[in-house]
Amino acid sequence: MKSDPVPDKKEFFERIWQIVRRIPSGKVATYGQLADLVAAQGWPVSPAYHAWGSRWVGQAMANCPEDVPWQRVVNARGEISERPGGSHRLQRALLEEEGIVFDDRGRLDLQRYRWTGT
DNA sequence: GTTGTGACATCGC
DNA sequence: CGCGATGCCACAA
Repeated sequence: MKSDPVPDKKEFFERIWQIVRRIPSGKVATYGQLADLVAAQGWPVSPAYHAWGSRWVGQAMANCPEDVPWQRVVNARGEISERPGGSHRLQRALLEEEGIVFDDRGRLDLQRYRWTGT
C-alpha cells in the first residue's frame, strides 16, 4: 500500500480540463475557484492545497490540450497572467470575441463575468 | 534513496 | 491600488 494523495497527476489535469470545458462562453473563472471546484467534486487534497491549489491549476493549464478553453481561466484579480510563450495576448483576443471587455490595463470585471460554477 | 529548486497564484497590509 | 511574503507538490539530478 502506498500513499496516494492523488490517483494520478495526469488525471488531476484532466479533471481541471473537464471543468474548464463547462465554462460557458462569455464567462471566466479563477484559478482558486477551479481548485475549489475540483475539491468540491470529491478530490482528495491536503488542507494546505487550498493555498497552493491555484498554482497547480495553472500547471494544468500550461499542459492543457487545445480542446480546453484555457482562455477563460484568469487569476483572482480578473487579469490575465503573463505566461511564457506570449499566449496571454491571444487569450485577451479570444475573450473579447466572446463579448468580454477589458480595461486599459488588461483587466475584466470579475463580478460581471465570473462563472458561478453552474 | 535523498536533497534542492521551481511554479501562469493567493492573501494581507 | 500596489507590493511583499507565504509554503504545497512534483520533478530533476
